Amino acid sequence: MVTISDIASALGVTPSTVSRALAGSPRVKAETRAAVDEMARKMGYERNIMASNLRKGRSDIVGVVVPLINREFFANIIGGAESVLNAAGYNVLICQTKESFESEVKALRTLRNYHVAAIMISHSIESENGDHIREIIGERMPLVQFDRVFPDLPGAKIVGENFEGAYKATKYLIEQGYKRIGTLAGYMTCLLYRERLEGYRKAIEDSGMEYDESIVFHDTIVYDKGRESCLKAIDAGCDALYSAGDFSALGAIDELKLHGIDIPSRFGIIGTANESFTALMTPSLSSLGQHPYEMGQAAARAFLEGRTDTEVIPMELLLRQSSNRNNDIQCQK
Amino acid sequence: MVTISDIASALGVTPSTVSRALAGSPRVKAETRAAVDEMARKMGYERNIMASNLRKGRSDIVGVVVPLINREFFANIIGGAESVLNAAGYNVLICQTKESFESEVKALRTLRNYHVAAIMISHSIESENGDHIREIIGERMPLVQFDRVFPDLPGAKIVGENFEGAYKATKYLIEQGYKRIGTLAGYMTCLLYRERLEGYRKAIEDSGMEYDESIVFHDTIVYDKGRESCLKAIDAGCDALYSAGDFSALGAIDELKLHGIDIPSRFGIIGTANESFTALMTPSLSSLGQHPYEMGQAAARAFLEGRTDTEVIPMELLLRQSSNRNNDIQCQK
DNA sequence: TTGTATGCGTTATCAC
DNA sequence: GTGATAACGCATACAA
Repeated sequence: MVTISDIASALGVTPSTVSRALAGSPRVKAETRAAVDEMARKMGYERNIMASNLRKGRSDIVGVVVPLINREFFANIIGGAESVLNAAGYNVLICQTKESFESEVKALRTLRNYHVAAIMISHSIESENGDHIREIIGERMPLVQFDRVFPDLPGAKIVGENFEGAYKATKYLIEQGYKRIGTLAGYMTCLLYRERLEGYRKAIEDSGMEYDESIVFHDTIVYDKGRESCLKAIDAGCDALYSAGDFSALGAIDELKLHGIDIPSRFGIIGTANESFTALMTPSLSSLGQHPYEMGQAAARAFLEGRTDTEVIPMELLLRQSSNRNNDIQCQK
Repeated sequence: MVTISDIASALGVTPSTVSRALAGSPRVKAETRAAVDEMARKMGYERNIMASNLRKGRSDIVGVVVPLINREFFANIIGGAESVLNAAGYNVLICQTKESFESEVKALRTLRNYHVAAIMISHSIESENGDHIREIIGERMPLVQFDRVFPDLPGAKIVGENFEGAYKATKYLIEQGYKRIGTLAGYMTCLLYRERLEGYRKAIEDSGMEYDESIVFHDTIVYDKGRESCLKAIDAGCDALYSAGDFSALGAIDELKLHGIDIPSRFGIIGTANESFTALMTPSLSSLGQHPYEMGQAAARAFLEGRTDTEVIPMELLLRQSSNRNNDIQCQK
């Protein structure tokens, strides 16, 4: 374990000089810096990050808190954030809350205790507001929220174009001639699901159709709930669904298959998030793409640049078989 | 920012006592400990992990290094490891190498500099041996390898039952009556792919068929390579493939569809890893299941228990449509 | 441009 | 059972 003192004594200078040299301070002679760098390399020196962080009162870790890590959407967000943060000299500490409020509090406490450089978070379903976040991380630690955000919290936010996206998707189903379009609306504790529901509603109303709460299904973003709600939708006479998530749409499709209802001729469906399985299944599932990698990059940049605004990442309607009743559009992968 | 000194002065004792009390030392009066605990809670004290780690010379972080985070397989391994490690008071720092040797070296250096409690790693494709791992982390830091392992490195290893799995899969294709079975064998730099190839080979030879290197395709575990190799396999007269990965099998299936070759009546295929898309596609893809969550748990436990043995996690042949020529087995999800 | 002195918050080793 | 003291390795304010 070689320290700056070792280098210093080997070179006949003081640890301060070595510290400055290694930090690239301009207040050190080029010649000295060269000698220090060389000696450090020769002796195999590596900075003790814990000591450095303790002294500086902050760390080079950025904490990323997500509900689930084994969702492509979140995995790709992390990948995007990591690419930008690593390039800037930061390391990423990932915590998954598994949608539990308690886990989220625990994760935030841990990150706070590390004095991480910033916290990037997409809150769990169980979190109904951001009080715990504000309370735990205080005022000084940068906060970036992405995807699932609490608008009243300070700091940067990276969000999807939820209202517009849901509007586009619903509108498309209407244009394809579906007559009674329900929605798997998701958790109303999350702003983004409320926004998607509003987009759906606007599209319905703009088309002169009636907004009917009996075919708006909540808490339905997982597979099983998708099946259940789809059954109810069938009973309610629906012939199409906009789903605020892909997994619930998947469940719905399986339920429709079970009932021998053909997709898309008798029933249309569009999901959200563009998980890669949507392109592989039969029928392939149309979906609102979210660009998670870019969201992750944007979140990281917002932190690095000290921004505190809200950035909106476009959502893209990817048309595949499940919504394409008239076969008038080339299906895409 | 409340410290042990703050608690100490509030209570009229010394920081030493507070430290001991909070650490649950038996050398402190129960009464004192209770007072300390209460005051700590009341003042909102949280241990400064960086200071603690610096003093103790180690950290409560376990570093997990994987090739890719947005692969369900690895995401689930991380999930499994995290569940066990969090329960034991550790935090997980995740690094992805994106299959790059250079990134792997960088990640290992970072983790070493944090003096992490242990490193768990599945090496990148570009890493041909474990010299860099041994060199960077030294002798004292616990090392657990999983899935892709270098057998000559010390420490625990958690591996799949690769030989037996590939044997079972290939055997099954033979029993289904396929006559010329090739393999998408993967990267020979990885032991696990070599083992799978050996399992394939044994199954072929045990059945009195000839092992034919011209239908053994290497470097084929990604989608595009799967397509390419499948084309060659078709030209070589194959009527079945065992693929050492699911993504290459997916590519192969798309290539077969393109050529109008029916699966499974004219061509059989089995993948490996049981990525969830395999159950969703049409035809659904039979696959060798890997139990990644359990692998992650096993890796974490190996570290916690200080074991250094090799643990083999069973692989399970999940039969779906793609291999089921005779329709004699109920397809499973 | 470099050296001196100090402290980040905690824990471990002594004493008492 | 508790207190005093030192040290973990580094970074900075200040002095020179």
